[in-house]
Amino acid sequence: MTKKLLLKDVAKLAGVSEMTASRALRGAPDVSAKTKAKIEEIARTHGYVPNRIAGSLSSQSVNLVAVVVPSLNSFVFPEVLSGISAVLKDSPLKPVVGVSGYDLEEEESVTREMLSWRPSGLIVAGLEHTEATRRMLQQADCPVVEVMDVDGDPVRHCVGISHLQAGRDMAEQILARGYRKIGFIGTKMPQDFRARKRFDGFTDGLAAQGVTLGDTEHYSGESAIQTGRQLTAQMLARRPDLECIYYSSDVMSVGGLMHCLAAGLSVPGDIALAGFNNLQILQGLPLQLATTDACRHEIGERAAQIILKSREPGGTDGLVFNRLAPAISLGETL
Amino acid sequence: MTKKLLLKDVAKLAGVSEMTASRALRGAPDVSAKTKAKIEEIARTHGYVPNRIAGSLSSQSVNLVAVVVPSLNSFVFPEVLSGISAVLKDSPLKPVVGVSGYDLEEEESVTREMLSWRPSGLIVAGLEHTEATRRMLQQADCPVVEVMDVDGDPVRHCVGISHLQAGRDMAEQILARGYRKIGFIGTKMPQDFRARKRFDGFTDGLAAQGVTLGDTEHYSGESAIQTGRQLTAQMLARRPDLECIYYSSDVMSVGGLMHCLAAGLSVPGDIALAGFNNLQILQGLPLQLATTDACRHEIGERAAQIILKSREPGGTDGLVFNRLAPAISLGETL
DNA sequence: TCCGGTAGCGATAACGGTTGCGATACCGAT
DNA sequence: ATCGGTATCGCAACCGTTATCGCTACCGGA
Repeated sequence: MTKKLLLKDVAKLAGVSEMTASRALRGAPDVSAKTKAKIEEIARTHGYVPNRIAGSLSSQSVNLVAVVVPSLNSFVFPEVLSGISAVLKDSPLKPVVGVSGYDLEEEESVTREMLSWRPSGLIVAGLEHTEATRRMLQQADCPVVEVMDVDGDPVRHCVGISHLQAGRDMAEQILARGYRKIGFIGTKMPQDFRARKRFDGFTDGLAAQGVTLGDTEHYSGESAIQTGRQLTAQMLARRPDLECIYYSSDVMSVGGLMHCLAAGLSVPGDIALAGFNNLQILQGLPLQLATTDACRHEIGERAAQIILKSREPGGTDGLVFNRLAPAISLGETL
Repeated sequence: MTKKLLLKDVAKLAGVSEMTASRALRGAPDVSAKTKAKIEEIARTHGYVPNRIAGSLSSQSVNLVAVVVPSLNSFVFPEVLSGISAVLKDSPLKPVVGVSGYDLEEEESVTREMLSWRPSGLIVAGLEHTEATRRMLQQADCPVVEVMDVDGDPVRHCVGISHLQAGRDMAEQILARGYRKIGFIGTKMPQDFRARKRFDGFTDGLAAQGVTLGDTEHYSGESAIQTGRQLTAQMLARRPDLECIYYSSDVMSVGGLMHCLAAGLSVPGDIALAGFNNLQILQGLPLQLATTDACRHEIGERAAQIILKSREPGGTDGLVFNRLAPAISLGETL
């Protein structure tokens, strides 16, 4: 850990000015191939790492895209991220993630933190924010995309699916298959607005055909297979007559399936199951669980594309509102 | 999106100097409560977001901890992250993640990118790096912690478990239970050094008692339940006489279990299964799968603590080398 | 030979804050 | 009234890099 190496040191060693060194290392024009090679050689052997703080301050540009998501454990946001990364792959932009923990206050502070780095773009999950957050999103001098959800009032750009509709559609499918005694298991609502919307859409869809939920269970904390299994067991103990359970997440419906396996219940003969997200963990299970694809990867891709496009010279046109169509896959459990 | 608001604007509006405004907003001393309140009020109503680029350049301090991990999809690193976050929670430091995609070249560039922001600390997964990366880690003027693994030659601090030992231990447990015809299913080795070490330790442990692997299967790409299921099916078709399969990840062993369920095989009667990581998805399955806990959360915590400690005035003492003891849980599948 | 054009390079001034100190105001004690 | 001390605030320098513009060679064409 020698004393820190600055651009001026590299320049001195190469016998050129700071400017030339700077240009050479950035691949900017106006440097002869020979000097460039020499400077690069020196920088490499001495282990020079440019100070991007200074660079960004000077150039007034930060090649980062801030991404604010509620959680990284939930299996769902990493896939949105991978969509973002894929699109940003061959651009100078890099994603930086912040985690809000399904907490709007925390989201506000994370967003403020992110924006204080003056990123080239901001992608944030959800349409529900504190007033202060909304103000920040409005005033941010970079493109802002709210993702995942379209049921609400986006501040700027928006890419997502309608969770209300997803809930309604699933209700329709379930009713169409003749189930009438239906249960719901989902997260404590204030935490997860999109789960809440699916729930509302679902009860709506049932109500449209005169059906009401037979039983409902809310849990707090992250979704887990274990939780799904336990709550399913409890619900079926309470209401052995239920014919179908809709879960707010695939993670939970997998737990439900596990309970049925363990309890020797036939699916969907004794009890039908449906979840949401179309997570990868559904692949390889004994039964293909019914679910709705949440278009996670595509949402990430589109959001990143919006950011990229708005950096192009002519790309400053209107706001994007992108409502994707989630596909239900019935699997073998309905 | 009005024209950008600078500190000087806030100061002007409050009728004070830039300096006073800066101090007020940072909570620094030497500002009267009244002026501070006024400045904060103005900043809030006008939606001022400080420019941390400028602030960091000036103060020569960046309250970020860079974390470089191979992947976020693999279920394992998010938990390391949560350990890090938990410890950093009530400190000014914030974690920033970079993803290397199990690729040392990519890791090098991500690390360079991270270090170019002059973070307060760097946490990187694994002990294997390119020469250039090692040089960067050595020269970085911030604490550096290599995590997950202790089998190798750390550049600076190190917190992890011995994957060699984990493999050996599992071999012992399996042999102790009388299994002799043993298969292994794991990732393509060059990608994942720790999986490789577990494999080596495992074969070592078998060899110590004169046993050699009955069959081996390597896959590329991310681990998935589906993959585990398919490869298990293939392996058991090839070698119906196998008594036990060791997987390089729980995700894969879950797939194995799913195959057995579907094929009507009794576990561990017909075939015993063991994985690695002690992932949360093991909870709630029909059977408790055998596994080794990788201490992911604790590794994250300890790494973060090292970073924190080295920021304290007197905390500049020696290098930390922290070898955690992973616990095997036999579950019901051995 | 002279001139205009261009490639290659360097000096200087930002970029938007913060550190370090000096300045001012205000207080009670003498 | 004077003084020392403290609380509050401002000025100027600086953080490390890049944008801007100017300067010098050097080249080919007239």
